[in-house]
Amino acid sequence: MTDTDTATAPERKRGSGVKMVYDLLRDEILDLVLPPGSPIDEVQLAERFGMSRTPIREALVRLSGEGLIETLPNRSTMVSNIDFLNLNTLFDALVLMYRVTTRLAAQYHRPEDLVIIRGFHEDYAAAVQSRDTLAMIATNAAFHAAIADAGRNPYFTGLFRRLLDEARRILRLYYQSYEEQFPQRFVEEHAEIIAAIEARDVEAADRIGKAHAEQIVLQVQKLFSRDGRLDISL
Amino acid sequence: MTDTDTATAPERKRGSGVKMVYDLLRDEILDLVLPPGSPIDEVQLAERFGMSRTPIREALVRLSGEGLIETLPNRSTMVSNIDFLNLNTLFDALVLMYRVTTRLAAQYHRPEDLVIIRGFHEDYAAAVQSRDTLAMIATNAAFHAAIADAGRNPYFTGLFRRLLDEARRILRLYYQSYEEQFPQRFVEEHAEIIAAIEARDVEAADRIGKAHAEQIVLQVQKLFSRDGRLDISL
DNA sequence: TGTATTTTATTTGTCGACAAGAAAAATACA
DNA sequence: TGTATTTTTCTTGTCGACAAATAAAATACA
Repeated sequence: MTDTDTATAPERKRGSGVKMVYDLLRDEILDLVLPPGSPIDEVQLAERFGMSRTPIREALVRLSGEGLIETLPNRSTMVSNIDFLNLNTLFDALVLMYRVTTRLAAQYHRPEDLVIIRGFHEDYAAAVQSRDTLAMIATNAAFHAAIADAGRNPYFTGLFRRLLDEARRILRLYYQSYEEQFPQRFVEEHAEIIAAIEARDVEAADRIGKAHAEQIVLQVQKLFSRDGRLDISL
Repeated sequence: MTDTDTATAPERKRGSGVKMVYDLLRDEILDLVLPPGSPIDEVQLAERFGMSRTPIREALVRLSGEGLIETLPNRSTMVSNIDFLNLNTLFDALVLMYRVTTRLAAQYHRPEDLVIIRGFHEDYAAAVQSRDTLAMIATNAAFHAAIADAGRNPYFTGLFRRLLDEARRILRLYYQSYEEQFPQRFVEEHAEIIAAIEARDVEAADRIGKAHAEQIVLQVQKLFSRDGRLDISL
C-alpha cells in the first residue's frame, strides 16, 4: 500500500467512491490479485482510498451479494473460496447458458450487436496473439457477455455474467499452468459462433455454443483431475 | 405508521436489524403491499424500525442488488416497476429453470429432500383449500424452490429464486382478477412432479416440469402479452 | 507444565450529525 | 401574465466516533 493514494484524492464526486471501490475490488478478486481467502479489512481500504468506511462498506455489501466475498458476522470478511468440489455445477450452468444465450442471440440480435461482438472477438484474438493471459480471460468473458446481451434476456445475461466471473478465476489458474496451445482454437470457434448468429441459424448456434463450452470445460476438468489439487491458496 | 413500533424495541441483537428490514421489505414488495413505484424513504424506515439509517441503507443496497428497488442517485429510491413489455423474457427463463431444476432434482435428490418438498406441497394444497391467495403464491414458490434445492446446483437455484420472486408479484396481480379455477389443477400437477422426482425419471420430470410451467405461463400470458417462445431440447 | 479465566486488542455494527445535489417553491423581472 | 433566477426544502451520501462481539494474549491456578 502506497502513501500517495490518499494524498492525491481530496476531492471526488459524491457517489463515485462506491463504484470505484467496487470495480477495483471486483477486478482484483477475479484476476486473483486478491486470492481466495484473502482478508478484507475495511479500515485498511478506507485509508487506501482516502474515504470513510461507509462507502467501503456499501461496496462490500454489493460484492457480498454477488458471492465474491464472504462475511463472518462481527468478525471478518474475506474473498470467497473457489468451490472445487462442486465445479461440475458451475460447468453445468455455464454450458447451458452458453447454449441459451448463443441461441437467443441468433434469434434476436440486431446489426449493431454484431459490431460490438466482432470488436471483442478482435480484442480476444489480439490478446491471444500477444499472449496476454489476463486480457485473454477478460476479453473472452466480454465476448460471450456481448453475445448474451444480443439475446436480450436480462435474466439469462445476469446469471451468465456471474458464471463468467467465477470462470474467470478458474481460467486464471488454468492459464497459469498451460499458456500455450488452446487459445488459437478458441478464436476459430468464436468466428464460427459469430457466423451462426449472423446467419440466424438457431440450431447451429446452439450446437456450436454447446461444443465450445464443453471444449473449455473438458480441458479445465482434465487439468484439475490430473493434478487433483484442492487447495492452492494460502 | 404506528408509534408502538419504535417504543417496544430498545434492545435488539447486533446485526439482526438489517436482516429484519430486508426480509420485511422484500415480502412487502413481493406481495404488492408496496406496489411498484412506491417511494422508499430511509428516514421514515429508520423511525419505523427504531434504528439509525445505516442498517436501513444496507438492507436497501441488498434489495437493490436483487433488482427489487431502484435508486436515482442523490434523489430517491422506489420499488422497481414490473416490466410488462418484456414479460416473455421472464417466462422463457422461468420455463427453462422449471425444467432444469426439476430434472436435476430427479437426478440428485436425497430422501430427506422429498420430506421437505412434500411439506410445501401440503402447505400449498391447504392454501388452495382455504382460498388464501397470498399463501398460495408464497407456498407455490417455496415448493419449487425446494425442488431446486434438491437438484443441488446453487447457480440454478439462485436464478430460479429470483425468477420466482418476480413471478410472485405478477401472480399477485393475476389472482386479484381470477381467484377460482386453476389452483386445484396445479395441486395435481405438483403431485405428478413429486412422483417423477421420486421415481428418478429424469425425462418425465423434465416433461412434466415444462408442461406445468407452460400451463401457468399461458394463463398469465392470456392476460398480458404473448409471442416468440423459447423451446429447446436438452 | 497444562488448563481455565481474565484482560486486552482488533474489527465490525450502529449512531448522530453534517454537507452535497436535486427538485420544488418563491421571487424577480419582462 | 409568463419566464428566468434565486432561495428553500428535502433526501441522500459521507464522515468521525463509539459500542458490541469476538479472537488473541496474558494471567491465575492446579
